[in-house]
Amino acid sequence: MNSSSYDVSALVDGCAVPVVDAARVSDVLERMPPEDEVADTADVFDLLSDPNRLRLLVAMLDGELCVCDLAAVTGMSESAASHALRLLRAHRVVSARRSGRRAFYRLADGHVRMLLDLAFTHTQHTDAVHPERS
Amino acid sequence: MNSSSYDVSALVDGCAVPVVDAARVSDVLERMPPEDEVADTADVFDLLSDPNRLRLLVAMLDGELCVCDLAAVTGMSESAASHALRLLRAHRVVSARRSGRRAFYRLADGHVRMLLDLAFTHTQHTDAVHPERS
DNA sequence: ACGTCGTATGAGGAACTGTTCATATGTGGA
DNA sequence: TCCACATATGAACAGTTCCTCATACGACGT
Repeated sequence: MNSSSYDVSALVDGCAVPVVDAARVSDVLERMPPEDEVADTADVFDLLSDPNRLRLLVAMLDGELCVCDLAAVTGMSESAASHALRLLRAHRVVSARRSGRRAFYRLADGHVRMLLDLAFTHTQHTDAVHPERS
Repeated sequence: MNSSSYDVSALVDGCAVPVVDAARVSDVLERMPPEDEVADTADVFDLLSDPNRLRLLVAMLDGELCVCDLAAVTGMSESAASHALRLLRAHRVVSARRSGRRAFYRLADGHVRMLLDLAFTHTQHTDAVHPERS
């Protein structure tokens, strides 16, 4: 079942490709989430991959804040914060409430809250993940 | 405690900044993780924010695979896969084992495994997070 | 009505990312 | 020893990202 030399039987995208372990490869291909699921998941991670957006989201963990306070807390300019919040809102990660001329933003996605918790909990009691010397 | 007009007492980075709710702002600032923790967490999310890297990691969820099989499974060129794996290895998310001329990669970080599980579990039974019409 | 305040948005640019192509490195077989 | 194979790496380029600056917009106070 596990050949030590090449096994060219795997069909990827209907096209024969040289692989080492054809059984494992087709197994993995079966379990692989569909294209759009992978893309959506990558999008979520992408939203969380910027330090400023991350700070914005952490700031909202225990309640809504207005744009200028979010800017103050994160050290961003109000314009930059507004741009970032617009992006987060477009992806329904946060939602906005208007009160007069002020806009209050809050977390709108419990799932993202869980990801934040999990990620920070780990980072806190783990030594930083530093790139190793090449 | 909660003023409805401006409150300029908050000191952010030792510099007076106009804020609406000074109490909440300093509260949030206290809970905010330190700079390097935020950066490290953002880095982890960044590694997960690319569909191809995501597929590579999902492929390794139930065991090691060699570079050419990983390339086959993800649809990447072997060169692109190698570059991506190098990046993941540099951040200690995966580790490599060499056997002859082949290199087998595996997940090296249980934390990342949890993030993947959480993220995909959610994406699976949630309608995709689509950007809303502006 | 007018000015100001809080926020939103568009344009533009510097910096970064991920790919491909070409080439290098090292292993195993003949 | 020589060649082919599996992987690694560097350079370069297209595409993207996130900021700033300028400006627009709408709500409030006077």
